[in-house]
Amino acid sequence: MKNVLDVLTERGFVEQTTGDESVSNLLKGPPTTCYIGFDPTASSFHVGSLIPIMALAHMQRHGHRPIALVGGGTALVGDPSGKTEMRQMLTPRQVNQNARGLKKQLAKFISFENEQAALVNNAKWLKQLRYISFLRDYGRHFSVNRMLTSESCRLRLNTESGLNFIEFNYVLLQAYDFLYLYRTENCVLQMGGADQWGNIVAGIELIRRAERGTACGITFPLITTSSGEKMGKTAQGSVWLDPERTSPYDYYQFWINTADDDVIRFLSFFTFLPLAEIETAQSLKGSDLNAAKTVLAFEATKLVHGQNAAKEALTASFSLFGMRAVDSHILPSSSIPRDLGSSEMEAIPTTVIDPVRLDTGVPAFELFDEVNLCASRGEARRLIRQGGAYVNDKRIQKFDSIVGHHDLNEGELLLRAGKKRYHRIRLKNK
RNA sequence: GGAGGGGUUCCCGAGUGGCCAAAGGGAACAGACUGUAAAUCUGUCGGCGAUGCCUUCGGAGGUUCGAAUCCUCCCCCCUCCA
Repeated sequence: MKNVLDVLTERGFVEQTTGDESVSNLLKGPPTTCYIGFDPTASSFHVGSLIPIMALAHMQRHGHRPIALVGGGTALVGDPSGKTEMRQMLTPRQVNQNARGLKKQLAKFISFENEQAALVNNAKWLKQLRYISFLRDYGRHFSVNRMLTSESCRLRLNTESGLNFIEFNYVLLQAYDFLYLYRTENCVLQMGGADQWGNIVAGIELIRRAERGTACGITFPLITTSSGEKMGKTAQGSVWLDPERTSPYDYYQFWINTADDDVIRFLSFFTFLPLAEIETAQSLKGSDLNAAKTVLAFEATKLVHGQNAAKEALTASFSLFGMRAVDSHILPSSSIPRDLGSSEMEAIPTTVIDPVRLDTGVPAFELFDEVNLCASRGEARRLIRQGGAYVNDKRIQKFDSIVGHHDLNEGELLLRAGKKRYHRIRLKNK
């Protein structure tokens, strides 16, 4: 029978392990406890954190116990790994607030009931450390020579801003985290991004030296899009899991816009659909691939926002871009609605305005600016001049075109900027 | 503390008194082509009810008809020395 490591490997989650065999043996045995650290730098995850989150979810699905560690203590220090600049420091209050937001989102992927998973904050134990005793008990296990040669240090040593002492100590703290969880939770596996390798190994060594214990680690590859970009960034900024920051509709759209070459990979990373089905979808070519993208977008949205919100996003998307029902033999395990009736537009971003304004008419560029389809009026004018602005799918011809009551379509206006960005305008009821 | 180098529009980076809202590249956006993909080509890319006006070149003053460019003070970063 397949153990989690097999599953994770098949799905592409594994970059490196501290010995495939030992990790495999560990994971096919009785339930183990594993952990991944997350930065509490924001109150919401973004798409870039989905890989570790999905990994924890896979762990739990295979009977293991995941721990999500929020780095409340380490955020006060700043991890230099993979960064070329020092990180901003957070106040404990911000960290707590952020941790609450993160837990809420994690709960969609893993169950915290009955201690099946845990969320811990390393501030709890790191803040209690005393400098002298920490140096005596743990500092002596670390070789500075060794630390200096680590990838993350070397990177920073060669930059202009260098590496300050606080950051240099980061690895000790993360190693201590692992040791602490090993002692208190019997946690024997740490996972993390490829840039965490050094930190993870340091923890394993500390456990060996301080406790003569054995622990292991897995790192995930850094996920980039096929065009080499870091995953999860768009022009508008990060794609967040928080519906307040990125609406389910926009979230869905983000996944729909996945590049062809990424679809299969992303299906295995960001959905729980069986790998066998995903492999079948690989044979889809050309525009047929859009069916697979639809499923990807639906499933990814469902995981974060639930079946209903995903369905709303799907129908809104269909109504704007055209209906393309997904054939039932494509990714059959998906709960995507295959046969949609009349479409609802609820999920489209909407602004309500006072109908009085239409009496005299409103310049189109003003509306585009107002609903944030454009960043300024000047930009809206340019958009219109370039033929990229539409009202109810009719291109606006004149740059000073006025929108009035005669433009209403069933009491609504549908603005569109470019090919993909829509915004709906409704009238306030009197 | 001493000596030197540097801070330019989203990013990189040119510009060393008027021709500078500031070259070039990247990113981004729009159009064409497409499949809500990629690539390509074309155009746009500080703000403004706009042949003009306003704000921008680390900050504050000053010289000048005119300053990103010159002077003074301050802040920040880097390198070497102590």
